[in-house]
Amino acid sequence: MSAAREESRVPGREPLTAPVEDYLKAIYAIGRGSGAAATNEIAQRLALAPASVSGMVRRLADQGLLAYERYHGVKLTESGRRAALRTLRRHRVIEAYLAEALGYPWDRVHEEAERLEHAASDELVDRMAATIGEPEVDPHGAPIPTKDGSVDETEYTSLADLAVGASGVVVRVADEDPEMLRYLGELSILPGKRITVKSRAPYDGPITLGSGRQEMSIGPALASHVLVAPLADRAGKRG
Amino acid sequence: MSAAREESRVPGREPLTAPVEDYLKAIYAIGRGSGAAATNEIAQRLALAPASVSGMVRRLADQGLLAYERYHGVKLTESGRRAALRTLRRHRVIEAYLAEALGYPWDRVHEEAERLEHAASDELVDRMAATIGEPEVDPHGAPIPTKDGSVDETEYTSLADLAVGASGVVVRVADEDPEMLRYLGELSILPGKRITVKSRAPYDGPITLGSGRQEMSIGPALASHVLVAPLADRAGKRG
DNA sequence: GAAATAAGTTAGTATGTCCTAACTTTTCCC
DNA sequence: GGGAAAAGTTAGGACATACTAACTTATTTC
Ligand SMILES: [Mn+2]
Ligand SMILES: [Mn+2]
Ligand SMILES: [Mn+2]
Ligand SMILES: [Mn+2]
Repeated sequence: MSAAREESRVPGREPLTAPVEDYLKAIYAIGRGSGAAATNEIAQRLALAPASVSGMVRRLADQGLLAYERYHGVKLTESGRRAALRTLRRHRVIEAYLAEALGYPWDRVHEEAERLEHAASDELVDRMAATIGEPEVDPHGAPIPTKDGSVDETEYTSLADLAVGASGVVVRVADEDPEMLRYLGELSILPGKRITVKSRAPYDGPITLGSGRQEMSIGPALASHVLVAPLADRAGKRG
Repeated sequence: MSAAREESRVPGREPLTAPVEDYLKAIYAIGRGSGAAATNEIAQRLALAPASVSGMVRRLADQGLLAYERYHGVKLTESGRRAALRTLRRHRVIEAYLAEALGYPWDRVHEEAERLEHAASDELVDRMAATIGEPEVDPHGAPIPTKDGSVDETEYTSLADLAVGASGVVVRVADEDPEMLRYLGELSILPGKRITVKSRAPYDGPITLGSGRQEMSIGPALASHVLVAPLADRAGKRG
């Protein structure tokens, strides 16, 4: 009864399910660039029990989407990476479209895109992208992978790692926590904004920032979710 | 282990799954107005085995979404009807939006909407509707249910039932078969078009139509998928 | 109204995804 | 390097959805 089905399982042309796409995205995000993703880390990102991840990860490895060595985490294969980037492109184009064309506030696009990314066809995503002028980043500043599967993987410094006295332009903020996004919006810490670190209190204390004539103070947890492109300035980076 | 889950199953506030929403839509479409939907008919519409329908239908009845009498078909309950109309609204708003805002051709909106209807939030659907000016019909002329769950349930005559000599305005065409839609488009048999039945060959033969100075001939199978609002004219209806 | 046919159901199975509990392997630390 | 802690896996089960095969009920036809 499963012979025919087995046969049709050529290499990998069946559409992936929503959970599978989410696993691949999570694994990509964790091991961005190269590193292996740990079971527990995947579980935490997806809010699943580690045991569930063990099971799924084995199936994904069987399908050739990732390389799995028991007890030692997983890495995307080329095919898995392609699938992850395809979903990531969908997600980010959708976010950009919702914000641009439908007036969605930036703190609510993520949740919507998290579901739509699995239902939208390539054609829809391409039309969305075309309609809003082929954006290169989503509303949170994350780069949108191209159709052929390339992305800008530049690693930026977080505001928590910028030295006192240094300046940077905000390029990207974490996009999953709506409340955080609303707060950043209030502070107008938005992609494109130029910010200078004025001071940093010891023992993970508040970081004082200047932006234009505005001054404000945020905690390191928040600062670590704001990525900046450092500007050549009077100071360097701190470890 | 399942006590907590059982408990939270109050009456009906958990989101419905995609298959469930599709069942409800199918049952609504079959028994529109009142009639009961037969197992086989549901199975055929959803391209499932009848046995699968028997199983699902029992579960939906347990959830209070439909009234089921073994061997005698099902009817939507009030709660089931509400859910069906909610999905139908989503489907049609999405179709309208895709056509209007993204330039989708009318033969491809249905398939896309069939998936998106399960992933889009109410907010998204409402924003789409607002953006294109709260349309009352989808690209195929089907009425869009309102947010509070009312729809125009007028039953129209099909072109196959219009008497020779009678005229009507096309109000709606069947939306599932892309090839048929493309053909109707070529003939420009579109919602809003005024059409007169010129002649009808016996034994289910071709029906000759006139529209403006154009004349054309279609089979009864196709004609039955075109609904018209008859115009008071020189002829009535044929049985 | 009984046989034939159609319609519908049940039984048993499969697949995908998830869970908890119990176990195993790896890593950390003295 | 050996034991504790952390990380990860397996075992066993639940649930939703689908299927085929075999059976039952309803409808049609003579
Ligand atoms: Mn998702
Ligand atoms: Mn984003
Ligand atoms: Mn659907
Ligand atoms: Mn339609």
